[in-house]
Amino acid sequence: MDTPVAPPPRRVTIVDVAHHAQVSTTAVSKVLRNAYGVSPKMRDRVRQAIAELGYRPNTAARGMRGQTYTIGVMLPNIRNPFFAEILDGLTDHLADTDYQVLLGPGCNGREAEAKVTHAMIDRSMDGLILIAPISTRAHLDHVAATVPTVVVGRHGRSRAYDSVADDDFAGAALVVDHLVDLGHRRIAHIEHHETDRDCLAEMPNAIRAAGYQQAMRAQGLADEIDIASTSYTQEGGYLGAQQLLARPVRPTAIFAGADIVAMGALDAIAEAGLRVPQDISVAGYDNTTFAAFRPISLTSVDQAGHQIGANAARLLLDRIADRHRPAAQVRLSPTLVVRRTTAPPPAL
Amino acid sequence: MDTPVAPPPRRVTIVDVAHHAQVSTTAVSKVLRNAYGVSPKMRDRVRQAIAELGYRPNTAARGMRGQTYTIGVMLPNIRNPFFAEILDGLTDHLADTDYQVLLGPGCNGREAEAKVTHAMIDRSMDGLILIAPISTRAHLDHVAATVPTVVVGRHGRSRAYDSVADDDFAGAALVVDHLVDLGHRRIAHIEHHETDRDCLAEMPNAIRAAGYQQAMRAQGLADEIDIASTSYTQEGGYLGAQQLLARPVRPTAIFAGADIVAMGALDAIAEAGLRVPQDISVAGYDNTTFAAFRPISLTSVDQAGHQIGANAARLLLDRIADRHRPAAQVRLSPTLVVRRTTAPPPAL
DNA sequence: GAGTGAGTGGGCAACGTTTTCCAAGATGTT
DNA sequence: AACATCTTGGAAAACGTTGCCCACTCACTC
Repeated sequence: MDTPVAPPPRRVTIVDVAHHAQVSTTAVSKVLRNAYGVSPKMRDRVRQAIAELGYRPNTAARGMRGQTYTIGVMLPNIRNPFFAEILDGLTDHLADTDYQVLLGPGCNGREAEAKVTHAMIDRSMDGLILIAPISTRAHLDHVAATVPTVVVGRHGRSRAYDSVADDDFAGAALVVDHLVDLGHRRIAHIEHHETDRDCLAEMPNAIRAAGYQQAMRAQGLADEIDIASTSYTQEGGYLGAQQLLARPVRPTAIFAGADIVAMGALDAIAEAGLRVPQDISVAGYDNTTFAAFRPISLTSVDQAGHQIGANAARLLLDRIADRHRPAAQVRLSPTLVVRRTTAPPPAL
Repeated sequence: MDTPVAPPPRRVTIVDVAHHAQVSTTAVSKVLRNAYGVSPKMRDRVRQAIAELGYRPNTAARGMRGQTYTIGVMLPNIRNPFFAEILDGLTDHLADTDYQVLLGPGCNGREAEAKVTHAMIDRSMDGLILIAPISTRAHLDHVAATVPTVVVGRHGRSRAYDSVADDDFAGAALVVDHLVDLGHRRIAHIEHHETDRDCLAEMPNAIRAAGYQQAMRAQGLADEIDIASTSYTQEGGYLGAQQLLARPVRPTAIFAGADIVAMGALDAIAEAGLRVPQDISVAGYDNTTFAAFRPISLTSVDQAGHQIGANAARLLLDRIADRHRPAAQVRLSPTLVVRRTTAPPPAL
């Protein structure tokens, strides 16, 4: 009995195209890359042969000599819709180029990040975009020394890679100022506990916490600073809010360092029998998709993800074109989106 | 002045390893691939040389002859957390293999899907997993003829590729039966309007709608069948619910074909001044992460995404090992997760 | 002691591109 | 008319692996 599937047909190569167009493979290669030294007549002939045969260049073979026209993107967590925004900005900006974007699967932890970045380097990718990595600076510098790299969402400066990030310091101030305007004084914060001193000053979570403290001081509320140190997860928000609600004098507002944290906080608040926003206000950070859903309607800080992505793509293409230009840092301004989880504090 | 970055060091190749271990490149290659014909002594020596030099095989070069140890995954929409579940199942199952997963960026539309699948084939990937593709059968068969392929979330049978899907027909019945048990009779459905007759019978949305109708008939409610035909988006849910609420006799429950549709429906219901679930019940499909958030607490159908992913990975590895084995179809059973958006209908 | 066969290791030709170099013709410049 | 320069096209050598094939060494068997 015959096999059910047809044998895979041999793929059309540059040699077939050259033969069909009666030119050399060099000529075909030049046309493919828009290289110098090819007449319009020849270009047309080659283009036609390519179309007639349905030729597509083999990327693996290309990678052995030149470029692979592939850009690798590493995401820490595919579930966070904010990263999808960045991705859209990226792909929109790269849409009319020859580059193809490929994503590493969400990775949690340094080991996983190293595995993914190495895999991308092994595959001769032309450039890497690392989104909110938690790797050490040493690893980032090493990667950037090997392949053009843009780091998104870390605040450190490097000479080896470009970086794009939101001004998390200002974002935290937006929240604090908004709550103070509403009349709040006891404003608490739930932060992601940074275990690693190596990147303590670079991570967005640390900057947000610092921005919160600075904004509180600027408002003359230094004595009211109150931080629950957990993690940027729903669980972390739940536990953090529980801690804060157990204070002798309860905060009237909670600034969660991320939207997902706010979700956990809402759980704890509901369990404590309190209402949002009548009894306590809650604000998040990231303006994720679900923050806008009507039953949630979470006040949050919007990070212009689309612009972040577009900037990252632009910087990467720049750097691929010139590996030796000095590194650039782009900082974008977040905006506050006020919804229905923040309101004036309850009357005393 | 010197350039700020160090020149990228030449990458260690198999030749360097062979030289360092004083063996041939063939020997190194054999060790790398666990091929036959290498003594333990030699294996150790090569392994040590690899470790000492920090050698990593160049995937592009590998791709020219053998495998690339890369599996491409195509996602229609990175924002849908359900796909993240599938991905977790996939990566967990592939974690201890040599394969690396790379994702195509979310693509909407056939053109984008074709672009991504071609890009993956161009890159000599060893296998493809296509999640909920909307491409034509012809395209899927073509892809599958070129490279081992598993299709997730389409109900058609093919001899060219394996497929994994949930039993959407049964899932729809779970919702209908649950609502009938609560006492509902006027149960409406919001479906994704299928424009393409080519894959009419294969798409999950069509199966869900058919399952809804069949379940209604089985409950003796054939006369109550009421479908709003929009799309699987928040906007679609909003418009669909508006249509349904404008009926002379309003439905007492709405079964949305997807959680995101339910979000839009909740908007329209709130605007109409109705309460959920007191005035009207709402159920979704997919059990996405946000369905579990307390302010939402959406009754939904859970699709065992993790298992879907694991099965897809297993089938793909099988098929890579033997391209000529007959195609397999896996169907998994969904379960209903009851939360707080469904309740008995208001008394007459 | 010749023949057999398994176990090891290596030589070398692919694989499909890019890129360097060179040749030949066309054009311009003195 | 001699020479320099530009344009166009091709030959051939990489790039880093894999896999086919062959050679050699042992031990074992008749």
